[in-house]
Amino acid sequence: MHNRCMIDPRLITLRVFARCGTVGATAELTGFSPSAVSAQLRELQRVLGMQLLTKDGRGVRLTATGRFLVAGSDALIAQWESLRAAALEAGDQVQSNFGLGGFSTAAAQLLAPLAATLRSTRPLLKVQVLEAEPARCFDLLVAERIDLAVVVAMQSDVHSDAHVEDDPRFEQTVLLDDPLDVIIPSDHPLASRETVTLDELASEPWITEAAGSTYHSLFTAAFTAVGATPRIAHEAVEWETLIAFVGAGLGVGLLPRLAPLHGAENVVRMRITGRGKPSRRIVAAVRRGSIASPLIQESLGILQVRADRILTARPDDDR
Amino acid sequence: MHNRCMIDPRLITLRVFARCGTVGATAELTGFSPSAVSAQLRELQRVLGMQLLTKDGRGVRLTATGRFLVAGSDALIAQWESLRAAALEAGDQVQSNFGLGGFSTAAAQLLAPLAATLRSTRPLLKVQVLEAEPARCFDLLVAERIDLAVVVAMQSDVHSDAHVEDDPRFEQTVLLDDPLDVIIPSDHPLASRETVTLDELASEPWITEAAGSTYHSLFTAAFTAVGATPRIAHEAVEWETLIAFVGAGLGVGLLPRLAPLHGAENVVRMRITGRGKPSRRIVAAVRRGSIASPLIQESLGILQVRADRILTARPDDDR
DNA sequence: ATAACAGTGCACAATAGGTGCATGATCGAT
DNA sequence: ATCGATCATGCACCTATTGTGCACTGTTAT
Repeated sequence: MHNRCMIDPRLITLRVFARCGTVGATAELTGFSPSAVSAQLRELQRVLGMQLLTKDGRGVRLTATGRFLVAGSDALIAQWESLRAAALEAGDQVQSNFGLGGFSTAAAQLLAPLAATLRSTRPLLKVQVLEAEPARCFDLLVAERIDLAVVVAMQSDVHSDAHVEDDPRFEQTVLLDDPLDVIIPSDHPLASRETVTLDELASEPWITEAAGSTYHSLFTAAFTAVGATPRIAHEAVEWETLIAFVGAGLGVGLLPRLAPLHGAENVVRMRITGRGKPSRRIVAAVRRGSIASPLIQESLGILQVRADRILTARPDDDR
Repeated sequence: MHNRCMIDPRLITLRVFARCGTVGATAELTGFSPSAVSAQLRELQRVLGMQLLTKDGRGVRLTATGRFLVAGSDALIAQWESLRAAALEAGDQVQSNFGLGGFSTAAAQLLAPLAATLRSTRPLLKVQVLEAEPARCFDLLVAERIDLAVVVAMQSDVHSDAHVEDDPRFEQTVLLDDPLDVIIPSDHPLASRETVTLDELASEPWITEAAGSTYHSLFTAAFTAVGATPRIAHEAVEWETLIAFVGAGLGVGLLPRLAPLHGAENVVRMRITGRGKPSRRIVAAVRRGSIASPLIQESLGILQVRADRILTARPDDDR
């Protein structure tokens, strides 16, 4: 992953800094120490003869020049990625390092099989998989730590101030729409049903993720679509916890189709039909320009096949 | 000069190699040792996962992929230069290192004053001047050893297979047309004249530079324009030598207006009028994209002023 | 006031990257 | 064929860039 980029790593660091705003966070994201980041940025300014940073309180801030440079660097990076992809394609050759990133379920269900496939078909390719939250995945892409990320598409909701879909730094392709199923206790009156609608569930006590998380906004969006206001009884972070809560009869919850139940007791998984059928859109994101790379193309193909298989494995899926 | 470029220096090395074809020459031009160049190129291939070179006899040759990459890198470099220039301009800041290159007379008459001016107006700017032949100047630009070169424009003659004027790697601006004067012995019948035409000189024994040199082709071009075939009696390399030859009565020669006689004995310098008036076009060349840089702009301005002053210093100039 | 936090300078350490020389391989000349 | 010249490359060694860990300063929040 590191240094296969022809762009000066210090400029990459600057870009990461532009994204997260503090030296410490930049250090964490790039894998350097804060001192190293500080030194890199100082050296960058010296070499370029530009003042890129100013002190701002106890932190530092980009100057106008710095912002300008970062903004312009998008196109530069994209052009390099494009060139590299074209050269690889033209020469029918393959890159030697490949970094993958994705959030938990994606990592397990999509990235792991992809990595396995690549490992067998391209023995000399070094694949590295990183599990990380969607937002962090984009950061890791910018930081050149990974080359491809599987994330849930931001619904360009109230929260996301910037539209990630047309970010000039990334290109995204839809892999699948992962429907959200409902998990209810086995002894619940609705447990024997084949499918259920959101309206029927509106009055149930709900278990969700903490407010502000990606899934929480998905959750509220689904219910506002049908005009209901569900009662949130409990909050969980891990799927495991949510399933356990439901199993204990504390309420019902939404679980992505991709997330496995693996033998959880006292709960049933049920399809949701009708209006406001919730789903999360899972997309693959790469740095702009790199999408033409043969390895990226092959990976996207493998992911697509895998995604389709996951969906068609449940023949009664009504998405 | 070194490493103010955000593009990986190994890619720069590859570009230089693409230009000169051998590791040794690349080493000489970049200032590295041959081992270093070899190691750099090997590392580049490893990092990119591309085979860029193949053995070819006792040397190495670019593969198709390598040529592709080099060709595409032109645009990448240009974009970086452009971005840097724009950022410098936007932030009203100046770069800290500046490399100048030019051939002998240009270096003395144009670059030296420019360097002096910059040194006084920008005390903290490190200026480095390299004297080098025009062809080498372009190489040095590619190698990022210099940022601005003053060269005689290739007349896109028979010799130059590739048109340098529209090379995607460079941008050129005309500084001045340096007329060629004739140097004749003081005791020559024509020595008392104010001006002379090429026709009148056609039958003289001529002293030129070695065949194949830039000036030699200029020389022949001038005479073919008037339909004459001058007799070449002697060849010199340095202007000093040519002047000495003429002073010794061995023949007559052409000397650029820019080249000073400084007190040479037994010779007179004389304007040439009429058809086929020979001159060499002197241009400033920079890497494409960098022309918008404020420092480049200022330098071009200074050079232009200096060039105009040189021409107008001889008020009877009839160019 | 005090604690927590952000960034930076410094001594030290690791390591990337350079040089110089020796080696192997190829071509052109005798 | 043989020899020398030319090129590239591998290796041992070295240097100097670059990263780490820690201490220190300045700033904000409690």
